[in-house]
Amino acid sequence: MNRVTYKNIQKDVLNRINTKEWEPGDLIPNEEILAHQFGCARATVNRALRELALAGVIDRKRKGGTRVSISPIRKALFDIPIIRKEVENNGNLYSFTILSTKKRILNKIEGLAVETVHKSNETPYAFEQRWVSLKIAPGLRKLNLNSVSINEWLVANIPISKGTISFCSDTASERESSLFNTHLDNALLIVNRKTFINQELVTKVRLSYS
Amino acid sequence: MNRVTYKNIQKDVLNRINTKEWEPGDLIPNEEILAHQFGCARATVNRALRELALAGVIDRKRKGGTRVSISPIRKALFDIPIIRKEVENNGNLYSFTILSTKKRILNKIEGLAVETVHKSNETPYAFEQRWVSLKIAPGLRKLNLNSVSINEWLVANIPISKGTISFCSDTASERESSLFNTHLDNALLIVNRKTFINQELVTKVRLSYS
DNA sequence: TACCGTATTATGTATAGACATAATAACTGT
DNA sequence: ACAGTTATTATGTCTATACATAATACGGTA
Repeated sequence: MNRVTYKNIQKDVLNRINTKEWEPGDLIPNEEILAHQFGCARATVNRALRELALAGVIDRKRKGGTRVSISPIRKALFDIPIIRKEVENNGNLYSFTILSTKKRILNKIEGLAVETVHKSNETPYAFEQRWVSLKIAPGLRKLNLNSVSINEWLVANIPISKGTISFCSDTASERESSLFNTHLDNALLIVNRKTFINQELVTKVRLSYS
Repeated sequence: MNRVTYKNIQKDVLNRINTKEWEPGDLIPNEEILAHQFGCARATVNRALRELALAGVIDRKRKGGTRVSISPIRKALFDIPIIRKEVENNGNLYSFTILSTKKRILNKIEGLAVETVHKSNETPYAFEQRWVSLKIAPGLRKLNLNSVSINEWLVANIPISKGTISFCSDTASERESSLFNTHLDNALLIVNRKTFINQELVTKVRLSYS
């Protein structure tokens, strides 16, 4: 009935962190010791702590042990929207045009820099400037970029990743104002997104919406 | 050396989905059968599939089995920014004022509706309208809201969750323009965020930045 | 037919033990 | 004192087994 579960262990650990029994940077007891304290198997402690590490609450290193994260940041899983679906959900016809594609080195890694205009009923909807690593996504080399958009390819082939996201609103550049056919000082919504797999940058996108 | 690992199983499963061997909606073999096919223990298959389910690639149900997700959406873990840190990172002094706090029922769940103005060097930086579930976050009842902002409390106490996010830019309402001391037609950046724990809404926020 | 309890099934979790691996510490000979 | 090797340590993963639990299918009875 009142068995020790990995969820209970997580609660207990979070509680100790919240009550400052374990402060940011502190080394916490190793799995074996905790398993003994909780009266359960090491595998149970391992699962509890592994998930907390994924959540960014603690940092773990082999031989180095487990420490409370210095800057506990809450993380959340977000769906990455596919522009085609956004457009189609509004009952409009989606299409896109690739303006340019060229190889570009970023942080010493070979990648593809692609500029795309996404359209809703033939009128420009969003302007995308993207860099994708060819190292992590080698399948892209063979891909016919004219048939599937890069984001859709990534969505279908890379299931989960870590990322950063930021957004701001800014006025249109000359290029953007001519693309969207608006005034130079028109406000655009700009989204910057980077996604990583194992600390390595997979893709970096700048999206602007008129 | 060439042992079967849970990561290899994930790759294999993703591959079968990508090659349409298993299409969206399809039921895939159960863990026992897969374990036998891969020549490994069921626990290994379980870990591989459990993580893929978290990534949204497959849906799992007890007795119902495992199916390929109907709408494969890529998910990514994002850090939820703390406004105080944003301000402090820019070398400014952070402060906030709570404009109002009242209980409000949302979807039959009791919660707290709080309106806050975040300030950078005493000038309004962001306007936050938030609802937090008191069911999921009962510790909030006792919290002295004047000392810690709600988001920071959540970050410290709720480690990981699922969410949706959307952003748009819009012109300031009368209220907002008086808060930010700008013109009525000034463009604001608006962020809408909902976060869930086990399908249940924890918090819903609307943030506007001038 | 409608309802209710029971059997079945696939996933979910826990355990004890084993070996793998990364990171560090301790030791070695030069 | 230094570089290179080896030992140690904590986490990472896998196995075989057991039992828990949610969802469904299958009954029988009214």
